[in-house]
Amino acid sequence: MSSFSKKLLSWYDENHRKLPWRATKSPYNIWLSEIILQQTRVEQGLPYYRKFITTFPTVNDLANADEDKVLKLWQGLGYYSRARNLHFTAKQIVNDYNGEFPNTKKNLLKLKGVGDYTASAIASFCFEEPTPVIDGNVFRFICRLLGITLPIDVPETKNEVHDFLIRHIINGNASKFNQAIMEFGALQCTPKKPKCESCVFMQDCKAYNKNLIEIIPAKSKKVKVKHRYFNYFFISVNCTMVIRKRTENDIWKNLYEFPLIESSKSADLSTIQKQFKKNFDVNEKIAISFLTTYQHQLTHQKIHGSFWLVHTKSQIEIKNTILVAANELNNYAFSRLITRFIEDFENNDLQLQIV
DNA sequence: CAAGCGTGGAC
DNA sequence: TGTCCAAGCTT
Repeated sequence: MSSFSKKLLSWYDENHRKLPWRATKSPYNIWLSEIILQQTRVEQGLPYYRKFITTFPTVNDLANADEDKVLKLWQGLGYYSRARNLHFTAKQIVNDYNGEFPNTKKNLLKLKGVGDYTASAIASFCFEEPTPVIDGNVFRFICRLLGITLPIDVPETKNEVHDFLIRHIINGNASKFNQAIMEFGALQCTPKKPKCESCVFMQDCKAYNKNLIEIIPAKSKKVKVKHRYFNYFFISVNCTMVIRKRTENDIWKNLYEFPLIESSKSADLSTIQKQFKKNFDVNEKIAISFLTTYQHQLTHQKIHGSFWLVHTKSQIEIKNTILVAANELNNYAFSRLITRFIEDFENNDLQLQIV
């Protein structure tokens, strides 16, 4: 074993967190945890992992559930394609794989939602396949250790990191090596204020010795935020509400929301009145009043959500919408933007208007 | 390959 | 308040 690997495992033995998916080698549990943890912090994903394992103890239970139920359980975690792919793959495992997960990285890669990182994670954690995991933590740690100043999203960087890991991964104990190297990035070699003064690799770390810690890992792309204006219509009659499912290939696909008109800029009441009649093909006269706004900051876009109250005594027919009892909204998965509105609405005595 | 996909915590 | 970004994947 190399001196790097020895130091790493010794650090891991003393410092690692006890996490539920580290107490199992079940491919189903590991797979579930890995999907949940994609681009997600442990503290944020942990309660979701517990919920899913409790609700769906086996891949069979997950496969037999409705997608709506899976999305509802996923609500609030973000990147909802993970939940859709999770459910799709569960059904595939049951139907095409006789309920058994593939046991090689090569075959794991065929599963929807399983990419290079996740395939390596499952193959090594469950089956000790000596294939390195390269996630954000590993990139950061190894790029700093080796002093790689190239952006992390160019192929050359990944190749260098991969070559290093291949030389050091421990045959027969790849699971621990991989867990350790990620945990080191997560706890010691953190994105901001890494704990260099107590680092066992201080002497070896090129970034530390050349004072490059702040600029490694480098990134080439900068995020440009697109602004969007969502006008939601809150339509309630006799304790029922009008909602619809977002089926288009866009943000929050397959989640529910109130009927929506998107505009290129913030819209005023008269514009909203006109657009409402036009878009929803409503003939009768409709009174609309402004309720509130919420802004929702995402990685690549900012949603300006305006909520409008539609005054009506009879039910309005809008295509592609469904009528839901107010006390059953909880059965549907909503985006964070909508849940925020519903929470505030219920807390503000405004529910009196839901006649 | 570049762009698109969420949310909440840290600073 | 705004910016960064975390156990990435798909198209």
